[in-house]
Amino acid sequence: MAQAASRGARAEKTRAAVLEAAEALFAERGFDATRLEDIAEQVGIRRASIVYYFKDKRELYGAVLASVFGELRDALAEVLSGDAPLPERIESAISAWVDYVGRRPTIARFVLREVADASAGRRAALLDYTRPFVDLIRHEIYERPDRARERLTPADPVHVASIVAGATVFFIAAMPALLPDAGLDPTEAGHLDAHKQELLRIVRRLLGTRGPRPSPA
Amino acid sequence: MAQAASRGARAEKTRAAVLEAAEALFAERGFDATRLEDIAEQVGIRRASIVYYFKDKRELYGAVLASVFGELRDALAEVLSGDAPLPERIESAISAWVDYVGRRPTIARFVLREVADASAGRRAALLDYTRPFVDLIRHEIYERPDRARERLTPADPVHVASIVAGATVFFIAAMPALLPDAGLDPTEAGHLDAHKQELLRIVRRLLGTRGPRPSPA
DNA sequence: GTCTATAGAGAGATAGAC
DNA sequence: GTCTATCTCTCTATAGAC
Repeated sequence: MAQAASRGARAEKTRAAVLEAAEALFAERGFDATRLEDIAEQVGIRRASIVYYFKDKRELYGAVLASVFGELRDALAEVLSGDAPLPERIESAISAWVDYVGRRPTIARFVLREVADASAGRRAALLDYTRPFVDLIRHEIYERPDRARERLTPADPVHVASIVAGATVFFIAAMPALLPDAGLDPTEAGHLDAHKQELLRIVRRLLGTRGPRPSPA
Repeated sequence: MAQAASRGARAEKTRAAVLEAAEALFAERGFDATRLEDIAEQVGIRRASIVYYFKDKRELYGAVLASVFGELRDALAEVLSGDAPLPERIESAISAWVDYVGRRPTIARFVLREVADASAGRRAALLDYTRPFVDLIRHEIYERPDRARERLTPADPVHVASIVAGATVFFIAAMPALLPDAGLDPTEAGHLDAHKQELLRIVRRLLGTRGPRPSPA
């Protein structure tokens, strides 16, 4: 906790190794199905040693989420806070998002799991990380009421978010499992870029910023 | 198991109630976090009584999946096996898919959970249900090589599946949780139809069947 | 820092009464 | 068919030695 700063190099290394192993295993199996035993084994230490760095299993899981989603939030915040016109910033954010998932694909499974677990009672941990992005899309609409009235409905940011997030995590996590014979690696640069371009085309049309308009009726 | 046919009305009713409660709880909390105790309580029986109908927890979970995904597969098989041209059948299938999710939204969470759990080792339970649909899209490409060469790449069915499946389950399961202040009910007819129309537009362009073409670079 | 040893809390499975 | 009672296993958390 408050110890991290004054720690020696060995401790830092162990701590990072625990975090890394936990990320891989929590992503693969989920919180309940992951045993601290497995994490410890992968690091090469004993289960009880984990608590020296993380108070309990839940805290370890929280630290993993903070790492995975925190880095994403930072990446998005950077492109979203620029001076460019909003549509451009949104496109940059989508591009950054796809790049990030390709670079750190465990996030796809965490998103799937967190969304599945999010319900009326339980507050979604993702909220802290997704809100800035959703807010910006919403802002785009309020700032340009002409566009809004023209084709956008209040539900549209929801569609944008669903498509961008849902399609991407599916592309990364589901396709290899559902097409086992294809030997597909969605994190490969070519596939990832095709996916990104497809998203951008869709979003341009949805936000009415560029590209062809759909024919009425 | 082989008992179901010769069972009395009371047993059938209890069995169905167990299945229904299990569907709701497994969807909401996942396999591990759901206790047989909770399922029994919701039905109004004791935990031990569940095993009279389902050998163990895993079998109960399997029965739930079979119910949820089996009914979907039947609905899709019906529209996919018709005499209409393939593009039309694909559109009908997408329409049927969205309708189904709106009618039985628990499937969205099961898809999220099963995809998250699907990995190299563990064979995805969804495979049995998704394959016919994926195969058909693939068929569409092989049958019309002109179209394929024109704009489609071999990865395209993957994009179609990612967008159709991913965006839909996100729209249903994630949006209410990520936009708690919006009070959004994605299963409401208007929102669901907007989502469906959006998917159809996207897929038409992806398959090159109808709608506007994207302007080349 | 990391270990061994153990306590303690679930939760699923099983046996058998009614 | 449904219940009570209990067994057993798994896994987390804790105590304390090195």
